[in-house]
Amino acid sequence: MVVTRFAPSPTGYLHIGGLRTALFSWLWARKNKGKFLLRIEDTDLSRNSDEALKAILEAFNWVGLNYDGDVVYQSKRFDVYKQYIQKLLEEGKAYKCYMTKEELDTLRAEQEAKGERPRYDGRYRDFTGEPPAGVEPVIRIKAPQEGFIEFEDGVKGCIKIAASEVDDFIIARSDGTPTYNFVVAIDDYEMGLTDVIRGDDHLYNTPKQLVVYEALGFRPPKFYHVAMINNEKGKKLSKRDGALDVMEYKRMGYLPEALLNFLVRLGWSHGDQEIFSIDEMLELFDPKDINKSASSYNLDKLLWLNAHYIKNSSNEKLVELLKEFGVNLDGNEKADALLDATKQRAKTLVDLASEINKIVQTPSEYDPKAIKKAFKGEAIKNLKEFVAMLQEAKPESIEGYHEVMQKFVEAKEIGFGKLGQPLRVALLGSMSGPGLDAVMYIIGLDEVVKRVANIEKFLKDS
RNA sequence: GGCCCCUUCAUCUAGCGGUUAGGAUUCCAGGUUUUCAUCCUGGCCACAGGAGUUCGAGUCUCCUAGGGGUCACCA
Repeated sequence: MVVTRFAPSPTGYLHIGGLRTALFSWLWARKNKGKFLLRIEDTDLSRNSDEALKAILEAFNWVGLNYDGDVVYQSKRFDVYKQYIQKLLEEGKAYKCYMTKEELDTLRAEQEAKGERPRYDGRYRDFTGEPPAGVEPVIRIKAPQEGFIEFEDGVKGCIKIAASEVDDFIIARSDGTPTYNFVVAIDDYEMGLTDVIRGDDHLYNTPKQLVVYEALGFRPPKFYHVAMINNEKGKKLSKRDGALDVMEYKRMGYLPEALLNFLVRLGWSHGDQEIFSIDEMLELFDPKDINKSASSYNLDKLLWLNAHYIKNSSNEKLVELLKEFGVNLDGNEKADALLDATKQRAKTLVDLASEINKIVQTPSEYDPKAIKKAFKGEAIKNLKEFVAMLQEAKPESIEGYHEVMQKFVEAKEIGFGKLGQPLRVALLGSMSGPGLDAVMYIIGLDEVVKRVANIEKFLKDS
């Protein structure tokens, strides 16, 4: 049984780095019919926020990551941690340290002045004397003093860190609350974690957690440390270049499947394949294939994927999604034609909504360049004759409109552009857009007549 | 600074001792289209540098450089 987890601290929203490790963990658990657990690391009582958890769950819900069982809150497990601390104290594997914060600071300053690595000097490790008065002690765990702490990382391979790099770190603050590396080890054990997939900013926490595993006689899980995602310049991701709230991507018109597809390919691949459905990810994902090196966030590729998924979405689905973007096509009998004509050209749902509006709404202004280019010579006369022909024919399908256009240019012995350009400007206000046969079918004959009349008036007035 | 990790086109990546170093995004050109977009075809572009090992190295070893992470009574 594979058990994985996502364990954020509730200090902010979920960003794409977190979402990627969550995705990897989720995929690995689901692929193996195992469990994906959610734990909130809120041992620092001063920095908690309910909002953050809500934001994370909202994001999970949007992209479709589901977790098993109840959310575990570390802040509700202090009793458990206390018992373990007591146990370690009794067994002599942890000890009280009466050094004050101030003393620690001066020690560190001295060490740094000497060019040494700041490090607790172990002065209370074997202390048996009379403790100084008025000092609430912290509890420190006894870390090995010589040799190496080694573990096999599923991504990076064998990691070997000298014991001298790991000091007797604090497992309980002077107010009695337990600290991060201690509770993580306990929870990962008690929750039955088999595989811990997390960002490689945690790589250096692993030896500390292994010290806890060792002291408690727990068997550690398999660790996978995945490299960071950098921005497009290869620097640390910040809010301006992608470390946004995942929900911000929803607002920008991205589809969750596009975002997930984008993220799964950051640091992981399967041959030359670029497009992965969730089912394919589940079939193919394996954390052993995760890359060692950091990857840069590439907006163009996300956009390309998003366009791909929009193009391949059913119209029914798009109708639902578009509601969030101010376009309601419910009950619109031209909805299919409208979406067929526009979904090929949108990179985001925001684009799609504006493409639709551009067709549906009567143009209120015209691109001056387009006017100048399209309305030369016989253009307006042709347009009026064409409209007359339409009124005669009363087409009722895209093909019908197309036939009329065809007949018109043949009869007049002109190129398609001679009709298309002015007609396009009249109908859409600019030189670009979907096929005019589809546009005319969507807006209907009356609206075509109206828009042609509008531009005729506009030209006369100017 | 100490320690640890990383390094193939601009970007995401394939490669697991013998390849014209492949794919994708971007960009460019051509085709398709009434236009733009889509789509199709083609093109540009990479093994950080240096020593080894080897008949042969992007692939193994070492060094250098560059990048990142981490050094809390934060998580």
